[in-house]
Amino acid sequence: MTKDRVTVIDIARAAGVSKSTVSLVLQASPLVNEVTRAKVNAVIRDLGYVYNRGAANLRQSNSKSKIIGIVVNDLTNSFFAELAVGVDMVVQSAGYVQFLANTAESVDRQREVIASMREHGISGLILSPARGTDANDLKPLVASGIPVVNVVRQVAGAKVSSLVSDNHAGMRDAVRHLAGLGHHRIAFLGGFPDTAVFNERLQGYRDALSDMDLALHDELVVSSAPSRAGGVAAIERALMLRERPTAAVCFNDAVAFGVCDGLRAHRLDPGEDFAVIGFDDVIEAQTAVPALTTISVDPQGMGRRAAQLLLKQINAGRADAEAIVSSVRLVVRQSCGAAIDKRERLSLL
Amino acid sequence: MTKDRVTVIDIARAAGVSKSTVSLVLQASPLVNEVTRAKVNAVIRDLGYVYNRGAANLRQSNSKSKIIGIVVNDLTNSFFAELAVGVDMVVQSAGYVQFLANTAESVDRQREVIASMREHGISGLILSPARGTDANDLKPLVASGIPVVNVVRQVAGAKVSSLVSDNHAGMRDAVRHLAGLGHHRIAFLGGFPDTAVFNERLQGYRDALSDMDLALHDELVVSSAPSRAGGVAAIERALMLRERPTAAVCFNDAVAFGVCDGLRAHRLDPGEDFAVIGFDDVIEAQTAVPALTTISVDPQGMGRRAAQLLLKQINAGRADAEAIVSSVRLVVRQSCGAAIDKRERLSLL
DNA sequence: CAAAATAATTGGAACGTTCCAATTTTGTCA
DNA sequence: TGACAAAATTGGAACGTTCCAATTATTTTG
Repeated sequence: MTKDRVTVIDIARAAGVSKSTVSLVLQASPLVNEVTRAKVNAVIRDLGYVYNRGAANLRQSNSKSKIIGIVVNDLTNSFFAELAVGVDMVVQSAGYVQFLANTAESVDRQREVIASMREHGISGLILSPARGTDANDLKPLVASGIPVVNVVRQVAGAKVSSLVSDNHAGMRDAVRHLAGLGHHRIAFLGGFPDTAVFNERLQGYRDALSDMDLALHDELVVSSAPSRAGGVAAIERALMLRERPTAAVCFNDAVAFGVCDGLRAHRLDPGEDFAVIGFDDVIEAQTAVPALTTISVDPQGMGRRAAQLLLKQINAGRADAEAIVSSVRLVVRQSCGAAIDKRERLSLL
Repeated sequence: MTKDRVTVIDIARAAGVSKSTVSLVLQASPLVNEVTRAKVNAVIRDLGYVYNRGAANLRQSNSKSKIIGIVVNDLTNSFFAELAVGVDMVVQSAGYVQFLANTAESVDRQREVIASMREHGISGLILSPARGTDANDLKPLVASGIPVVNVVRQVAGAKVSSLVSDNHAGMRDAVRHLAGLGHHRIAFLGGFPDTAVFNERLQGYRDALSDMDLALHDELVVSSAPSRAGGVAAIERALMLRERPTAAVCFNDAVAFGVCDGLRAHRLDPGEDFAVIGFDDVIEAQTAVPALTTISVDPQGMGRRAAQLLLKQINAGRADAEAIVSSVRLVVRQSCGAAIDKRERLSLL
């Protein structure tokens, strides 16, 4: 149908100028005369020219490619979908386009996709590392000067920037809140124990218990897959204890929703008979019934900040690693049974 | 730190062969002797060479770029996140990498990102078009011979392949099922009326009502945003009718969850006091309480099939448009109150 | 063992752009 | 108007790869 692709030479010929001039107008250089610019632009439109970034990138010093990569460990988790949306927003309006890949927690897949992205000349990478990612996996990337921003999870020993949420403080606040409501037996439900995130959150849980002079019972810590199904399983186990907990902090919101499901299956009303607190504040948390009390990390905002950090490093040319821990706040809704607070407060008016 | 990037010439020099030979081994050509191949591969590893696809693509006839684009209208909707995961799977194992962009229903953004992807030389595009997308928006793409597969939504008049689910049949089956359970006043809740998907589903609803000799009441059709919040709003409105519905089919699962939330807020038990059916069968549908009866479209499978179709067209070189409507099935769970069926069936044993 | 056939390797042109240095055009001023 | 400065334009080399035709090395065969 259409002939060969139209190049800068074609439009030079058609506009009666040299290819250099065309190149200049493509880069909006101030060197070119207004009337020539207009003429060239007109021809560009007429011929339906499309810029070949590959060719341009070949000539230009490497990595002004206007491509960044984002690889996440579980895109089916809406936390990461939100994160990707946040990244997409800032990246898009900076004229970049993003490669997105899902590793499903496989380091092999992760290695492959990162290699592939590198071949395509990404100028930066946002990475939520798969479980078991080693600092060596990132070595070649940073050696070649490509900025990397780790999100959500750190990689020990990797000299790259990171943006994680304050897991310790978040969980501490959650537990303190429950203790303040009078709960003594508070469970910690869900998550895989071999991850840094899990351990940070667990430490927050422990520290809060000791702050509040509550005993730490190991059987109240029940790990599971960090998913809705995992939440069901975890509360299941917790309810089988001789001495049941009366409240739970959960590894994340997905687990918390599962916990609510499991409670209902036992004819317990989450928020009334049992207090539940999540972590993440995914979008459904506010509309669910009961609305989920949770630690808000604003995944979309986190994506935006990660992207901004990455773009900054790309533009700076030099990427000195900075570790940002993003502060986090407790959002009290119905699922922790503290709605009474609100009623009381209202009655004071 | 590192010097300039290592090229095919560097490794040719180091291996004592010509760049042509190196190129040959890169493409795993059978023309090259085993021992040379081994030597070259060793050097490649040693020097940490990374293939420059941009350069390769420049020389090769256009669009063996190993990049495909996927642009969706709402990535925060887990349906699309799942879809993207499905695409990612097949695309990844075919050695491709995907650009992913979210348009948030903006045709302007959509135009921009598609243009940008084109500049980067995608060899194919999977598109869930933003509302209001015109066939002209896709014209330049198909004119330049880039295969496009529309998913979820069609674009009238565009000569591109499409893969949509059987909206009409799905909704018809849902309504028939409810009618079969004895419901007479069945509402249709959620969705924007100016979309093709909405109208197909609505038509299925209407046809089923007339099949089952039920009256069609306009006030039982309540549109809203196709989201959880929209579902809350829609059931809210439906419950204010003098003559309330006793069951509802929902535009999608997000709406259905919202409807359940809204019902509970009115102290109605979804699945007991009111039957609810969704559409999509997102991953949470089976674990929610009550488990959601819904029309299963298997978004991940849809993503996989879309990707396969696209890859087929890319490889074929020629992309003759084919329109696939993906069949769909009713998955009966608790939310429609038909769990009794199961009990009855069991008691027959 | 020479000739022919086959296997393996190679140099150079090409892909579409940018950049540099050089050139041409236009404008200014004494 | 001539000299000079400033503005605008330009040709060609370079980026890292692939492809083609041509060359060289190795085998086979009569």
